[in-house]
Amino acid sequence: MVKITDVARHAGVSPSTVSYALSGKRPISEETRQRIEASIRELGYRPHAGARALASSRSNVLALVVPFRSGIHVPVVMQFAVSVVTTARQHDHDVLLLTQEEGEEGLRRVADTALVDALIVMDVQLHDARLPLLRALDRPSVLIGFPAEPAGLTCIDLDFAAAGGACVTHLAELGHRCVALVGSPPEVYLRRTGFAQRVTQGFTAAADERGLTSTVHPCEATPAAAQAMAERLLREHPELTGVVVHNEPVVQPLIDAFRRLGLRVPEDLSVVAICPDELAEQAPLPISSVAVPSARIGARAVELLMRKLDGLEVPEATMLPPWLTRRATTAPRT
Amino acid sequence: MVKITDVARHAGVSPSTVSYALSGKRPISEETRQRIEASIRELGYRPHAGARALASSRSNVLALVVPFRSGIHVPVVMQFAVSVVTTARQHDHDVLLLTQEEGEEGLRRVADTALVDALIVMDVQLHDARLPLLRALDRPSVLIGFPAEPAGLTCIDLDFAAAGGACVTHLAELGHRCVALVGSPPEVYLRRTGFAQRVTQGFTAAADERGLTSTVHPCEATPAAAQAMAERLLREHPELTGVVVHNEPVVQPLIDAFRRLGLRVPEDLSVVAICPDELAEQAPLPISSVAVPSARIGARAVELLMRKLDGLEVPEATMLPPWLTRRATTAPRT
DNA sequence: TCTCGTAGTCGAAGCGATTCGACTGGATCA
DNA sequence: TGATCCAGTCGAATCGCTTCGACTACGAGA
Repeated sequence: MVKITDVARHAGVSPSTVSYALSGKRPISEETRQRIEASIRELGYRPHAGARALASSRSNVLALVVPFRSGIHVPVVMQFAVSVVTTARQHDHDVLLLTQEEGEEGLRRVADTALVDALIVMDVQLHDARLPLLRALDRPSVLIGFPAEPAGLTCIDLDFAAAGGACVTHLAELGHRCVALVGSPPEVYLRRTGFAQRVTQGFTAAADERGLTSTVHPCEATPAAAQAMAERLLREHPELTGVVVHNEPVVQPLIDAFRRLGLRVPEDLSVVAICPDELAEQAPLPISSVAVPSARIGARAVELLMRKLDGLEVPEATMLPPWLTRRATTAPRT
Repeated sequence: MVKITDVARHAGVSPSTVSYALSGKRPISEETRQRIEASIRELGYRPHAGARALASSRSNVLALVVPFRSGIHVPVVMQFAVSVVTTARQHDHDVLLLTQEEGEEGLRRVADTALVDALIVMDVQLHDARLPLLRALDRPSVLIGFPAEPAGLTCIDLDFAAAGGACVTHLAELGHRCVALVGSPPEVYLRRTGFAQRVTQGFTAAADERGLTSTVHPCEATPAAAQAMAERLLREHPELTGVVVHNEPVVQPLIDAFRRLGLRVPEDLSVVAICPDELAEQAPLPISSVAVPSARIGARAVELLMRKLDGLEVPEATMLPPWLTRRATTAPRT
């Protein structure tokens, strides 16, 4: 293994000079820097991560805690993870993958052993057991999703309330008067996950404000449940002409089910989803939707963390505004 | 931060004794060990990961390189990643997440900086550009998937050829005489990814051996492509009564398409998939399938790596035998 | 002319663990 | 009874890098 002293000798300088040339923490003459860089290239030098971490008390590694349980759309998680890794690399950091299962002990472990400099936690519950720990930890963290009491934490997410509202507004502007929200599976509500409730709030508030009739229905993430839901909606709400779906796996099955029941989409029934753009675009009939911008959230989360690591102030709450794209599943009420 | 010298002082022993008590590399009297453990608990000591890595030249971190591009079923990747993390934790290791994008440079970086002790590489191509590097690296690795020339590497995967064969055998035993394989998207074949070709080989060989008529059709991973494929198959192969599908997103759409074309499944047409069990089980009509056991492969990959890290010999090739579960989409030919 | 600040560099002291060799005091064996 | 071995412990060296304080030389300001 080639080490910093080898480089130093080869370049005719001291090890500390090499270190400073690399980090830029002290001025080094252009000429010396050139010589050092040449030596590094020639010898193929790579600083030892452990040694660096020990000496600088910075590991340049971020922890990413991913959820893995029912009611969570896997591709969204994956896309998020990839964007975190990509963005972290742009800031010269790596990403350690932790599962939700490891729980608080896992967080404490990677923080206390100085294995990571900072943490990103996904799928935060309204009353998440990890919150006190995250507040107490000596390492910065960013949460994806908003707990009930976000004070003292840094949180980021799509503004789900506004997203729910945007869907209603879109339908209302198309003339619809009776709308329904098909939401996440019941267990997601039971876990009291923030985003599910926020969508509901935004949806209901917007509907009330505009004087629309509205109902809310949690729904299992299976085609069978979608079919049942479609039948029930038509039976219980004959007036229904607009549906908002916030449950990725069910979007397409639900549309299919309505069709099977004799309704034309969008002529008889308009459907708006809250889902990733790819899903909406790739559907047989492209779906009008509010994007769930996982990649952007991931990138932003990393940037917030970097700023915190640099000792800068960051906003406690970052809500990304919803962006609705009208595609082929919504039309004026006839 | 509490360090090993603090523990040593508190327990009335030397730092090295604490270290040996922790690692078990030298005998420590029961009584002393107790005392040390008590001190550790009381002080809340956690060994510093960087210091440990520096002194022992072991980081206890594995690299996991995940693919993220078209034609790859995301939930499979995710499930795999989670099982790798879980198994690694059982062996006291953590997992660093890398994306395919980082390429060879990324692998070299984490290996040369001693950030990781070993690597797991997914989605290996037949002539993967990373193979020479992996062979040359001073760190052990395990590949998921088989390249054309696996000598000198450790590879593991489902035995896809046998899986393709098992599907044909199953159909043949039910009396089917004309079968088709609906495979991965064309780009997967173009990339010359091993598993796609192996399924084809196993499928064709088994069909030939049993004297069945067989055809092979790559297929885009969209419902529209599934519909077109179903139409084409019926048009070109009126005799067709058995279909093998190796393309997760298309399984259900294809079955739906056949139904729309007036065929009953399984009465008129039997369908077997090669896909994760969850997908097969959760379908409206549970699908007969050969499981893609991502979780088991992930766990096994980690175990192989651990053995290599311990300096033990491991087999160069590990092929998990296919396991076919008959569910509701296959029936005897009528 | 004398200070003073600054660019550029060096040497040495850590950072917090692991590990190797050496030491001690019984128990074992001939 | 002396030689030998082993369990149990300690001290010191080491891992490879960062960083702090010091030093030199030089130009600017007074």
